[in-house]
Amino acid sequence: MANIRDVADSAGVSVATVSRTLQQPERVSPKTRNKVMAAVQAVGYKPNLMAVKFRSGKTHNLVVLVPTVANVFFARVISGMQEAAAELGYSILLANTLGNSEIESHYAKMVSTSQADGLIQLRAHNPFDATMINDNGLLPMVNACEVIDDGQYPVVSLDNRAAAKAMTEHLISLGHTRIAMIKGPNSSPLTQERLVGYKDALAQANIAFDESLLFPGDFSLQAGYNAGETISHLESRPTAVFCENDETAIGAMQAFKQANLHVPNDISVAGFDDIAFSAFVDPPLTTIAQPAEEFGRTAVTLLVDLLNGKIRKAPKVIMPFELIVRESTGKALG
Amino acid sequence: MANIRDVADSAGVSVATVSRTLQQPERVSPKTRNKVMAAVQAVGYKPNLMAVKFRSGKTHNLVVLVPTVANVFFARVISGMQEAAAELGYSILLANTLGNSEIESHYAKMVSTSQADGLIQLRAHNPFDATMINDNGLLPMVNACEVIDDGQYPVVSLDNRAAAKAMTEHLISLGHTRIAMIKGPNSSPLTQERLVGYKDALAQANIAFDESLLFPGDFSLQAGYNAGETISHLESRPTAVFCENDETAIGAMQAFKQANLHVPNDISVAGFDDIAFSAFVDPPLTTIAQPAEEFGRTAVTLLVDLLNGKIRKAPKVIMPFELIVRESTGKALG
DNA sequence: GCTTAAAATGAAAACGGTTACATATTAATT
DNA sequence: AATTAATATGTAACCGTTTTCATTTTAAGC
Repeated sequence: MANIRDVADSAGVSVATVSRTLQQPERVSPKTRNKVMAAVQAVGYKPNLMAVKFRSGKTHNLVVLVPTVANVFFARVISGMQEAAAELGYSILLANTLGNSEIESHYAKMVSTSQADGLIQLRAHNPFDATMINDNGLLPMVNACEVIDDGQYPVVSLDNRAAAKAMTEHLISLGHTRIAMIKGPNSSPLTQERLVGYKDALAQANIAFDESLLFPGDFSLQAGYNAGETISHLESRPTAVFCENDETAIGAMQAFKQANLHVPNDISVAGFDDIAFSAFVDPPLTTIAQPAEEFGRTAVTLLVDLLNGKIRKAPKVIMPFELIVRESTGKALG
Repeated sequence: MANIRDVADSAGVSVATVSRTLQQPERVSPKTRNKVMAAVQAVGYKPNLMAVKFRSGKTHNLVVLVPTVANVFFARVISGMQEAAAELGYSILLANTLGNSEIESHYAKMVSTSQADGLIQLRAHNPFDATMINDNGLLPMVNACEVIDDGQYPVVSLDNRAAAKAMTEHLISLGHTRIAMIKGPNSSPLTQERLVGYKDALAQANIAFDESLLFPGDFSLQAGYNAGETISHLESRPTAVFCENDETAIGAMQAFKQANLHVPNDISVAGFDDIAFSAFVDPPLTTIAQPAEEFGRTAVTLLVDLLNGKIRKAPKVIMPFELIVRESTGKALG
């Protein structure tokens, strides 16, 4: 494999000149520039990027911790990241962590061991531990989607409270008063925030909050199905169900159908995320759309700014949401 | 940041001894080993892995080219890869290529520029070009899922022909004779193979192949919906539709429902892949299950073997499939 | 044409490890 | 105890770049 010295010899210049030609062409005369470029071609030179990264101390790699790439919403976020990263000259190192702190820790180490410049975490959990602390303070991280908002790191999130409130208001406006909620994991701040928004809307409409209408879940199809089954067999059934994500909603709808309940006539169902499937299930799902790709783009941009020292105080970016009304929600009957 | 020399000084030994203690502890006496370990703790030493990788020439990174992480099937494959890679001490660099040759090329360069040891391609396309050829022959790659079988690279694939034949036989056994097919992109070898399997089954049952029953698609929900709509309005409608993946099938089912066709009474629908959603749509989808995670694990294992020179001739691994009969397919009526 | 500033280039020292080779120490053999 | 082999450690070269600093060349000003 030809190295920079071979190029230098072939071009009859020093290695420094070759390096400059490649990195900052304007600092070298046009004449030698041509000579060097020709030599690069001639010997088939390709810089050893491992050496470059080692020497320059910049890897231009960003680690992204994703709870699960199988989640369609995250998949969209990742697409946005990859786009932005490509534009900015960075590569994305994707880690499918399954929400496992050990796996997160493993990949987080890439930052403290100079294999990556920074990290984006999509879960509300700080993946760095005491052994990974940098001598000059915090390791570069951006927290997106599901965030811990302690002011230490830049954050890009949704106003989950407002979004949940908007959805609940939509259901109330259709005449529903007994509105169940299928939650995400309790450990997730998202779940807490959305619950608050749900309560906000109820309070505003003078509807008493009923704890027995809360059902556990974990954002999966199966959990939605299970909760849906439970709800189907309730003696006094709610007339609407607000699910914390679309997978849950789709699982629940399936359970309702199998119990011979019609959506939305017997029971309205609402989701959250607006994944691609949601428009193609029967009936199409009412949900909250999040700008997933934009989440990813913003997170990457923030992280790169952070790496370049362009950020003083950790910013909080709140992304907009949109209520998408389809056919899974309807007037409360009876 | 403390480096290996700081540790050596602190422990009162040479850098070579420190390096050995960390890499091959058995080659160093227990006494100095303890001294060194203590010093590592004391100065908070973390090896600069970029330097390690540069010097040793082994990055322990594997690039994976995925057409789209949003595809649920690929998401499962990736999970399997990550598992196997972790066990073998490798990291996965995931690239969401959108089937774009330029993006593929960008990431493929990581192999020729010593940023990654090898590559796994999930699409039937060689991402390496002339500029990336290694002086000692082929760059290390494994081709999985959708493969080009030219014998150059190890391959892990499904017997798509047999699987498509099995599904078609299932439909024929239910009495269907007019079986439509919603295809994937024509550029995909998968599509070709599955079409052959479909024809195999028809021929075996003495059913004439009817080109007008072939509909274009691209593995997306929308394409399935569009084809489904077209089929709904056909004057002589087929009684069954075999879709080349589950997304397509789910999209098509939605179109049928909107056209007031009952699945499976009016029309049977079959998919391919067995993604999670397929068990939760209405009706649950008959499909072909592929061992997705196993695909990933096998691909990684093969690539690592290849890197370690344990492979002489490029092997072809054929993974097993399973016909999953659910409720979207039923007896042909009328 | 001479002086001076600016631009282009080169020599060599990093960067932080690994590793071949030389040397010192310890253990084994007689 | 002397000789030899095995084990442990140290010295220094090396990997392929970037980058500082010194030097040379070119351009500018008078």
